[in-house]
Amino acid sequence: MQTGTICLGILRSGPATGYVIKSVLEGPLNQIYNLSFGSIYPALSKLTKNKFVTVKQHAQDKKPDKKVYTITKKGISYFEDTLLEESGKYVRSGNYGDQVKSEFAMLLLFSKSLPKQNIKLILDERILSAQQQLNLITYEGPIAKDSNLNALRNSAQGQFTRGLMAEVIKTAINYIEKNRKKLHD
Amino acid sequence: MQTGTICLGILRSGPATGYVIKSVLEGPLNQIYNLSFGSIYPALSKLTKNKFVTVKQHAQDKKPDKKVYTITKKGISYFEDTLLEESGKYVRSGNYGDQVKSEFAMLLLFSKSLPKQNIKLILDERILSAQQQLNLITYEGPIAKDSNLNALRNSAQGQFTRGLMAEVIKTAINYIEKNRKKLHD
DNA sequence: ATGCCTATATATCATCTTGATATATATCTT
DNA sequence: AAGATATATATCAAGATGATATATAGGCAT
Repeated sequence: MQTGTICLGILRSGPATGYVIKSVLEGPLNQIYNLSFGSIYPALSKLTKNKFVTVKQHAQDKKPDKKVYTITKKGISYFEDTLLEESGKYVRSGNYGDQVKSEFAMLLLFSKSLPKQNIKLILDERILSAQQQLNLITYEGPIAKDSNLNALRNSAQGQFTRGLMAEVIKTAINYIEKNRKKLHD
Repeated sequence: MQTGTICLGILRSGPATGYVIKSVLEGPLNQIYNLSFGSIYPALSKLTKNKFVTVKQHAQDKKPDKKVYTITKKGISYFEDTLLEESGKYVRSGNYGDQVKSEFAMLLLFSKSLPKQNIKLILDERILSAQQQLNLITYEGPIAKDSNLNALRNSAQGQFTRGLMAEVIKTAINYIEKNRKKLHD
């Protein structure tokens, strides 16, 4: 899925800055889809050029302008057409899968040569980190500052997706706790 | 983790071609770490230049030479030092997390505007695909052709990692089956 | 109070990665 | 006999990452 499509999908729930889009991806959508600023900002510029979004610059004394993006009717049409088209690809082929790079899993896979004490620390740290991710995903307070993107998170779709991720993370924590002795005892 | 480090970690279990390294990532390590040929081949060239691996070219009539890479002592030292160093980073900071881009999850998150019939097909297809991934991960037969990389897969570390992934996938399938009606009924 | 960290906010860029394409043959499958 | 799949490497445009730079406000610790 193109970065622009992801941005449009998030903007459909309300105007936002690039910074807030990143916050949504790092908060309630944690472990679902990562994007860096180096992808988000150019994508928003391109969407603006193509009139899929409009920009309102809020001048801030001596700080860089805050750029609030709003999706246009043209943007909504484009987003819905693209999504429908791509959902067809998902159904028909096996190519459009998820991309995963788990450095944690590779570290464990290669951990034969690591001191047992290191492995213990890594697993402890991982469980803590997973519990923090769980908090981010299940957090129900406001997203960022003055953001109306709560709608996306609280929709049936948002709850389904976040619930799925939460279950997956809980399973991973339980598995690690139950089986960790095989790696360092 | 650098692509070269991943390759060294896999080569530590036995000599392999770039093609076989990719096969391991797509088979027993499915959904753990994705890499394209465009990353693997340049990484192997760089490892060769740095003498972390040696190459034996098997001339094949009219086909491109098969290049079998073997890790050197220098490569093993470098790999173990790097892993130890990076494991420290994992323990001390929260930066070195896993990278995930789940187009499936984003599609569901944005699926409000999709026809219910499409959503049903997507979920059916996803469950099938997840079951195939489970087969790849839990498969116990030989990897690729004449490969001795079974050792990596069958080690305690390989079994732990694959078991973790298998549990996670099973949880996802169960969750989708239990909750899918919320998305298309 | 002074320093330090975190949050808000955008921009840039070298380096790496992807996904597609090209090439070539053998071996299954229909 | 045709077509798909597996084996095997290489290349490259387009896009993504991760680090860095810039700027200020607010909290909190010494």
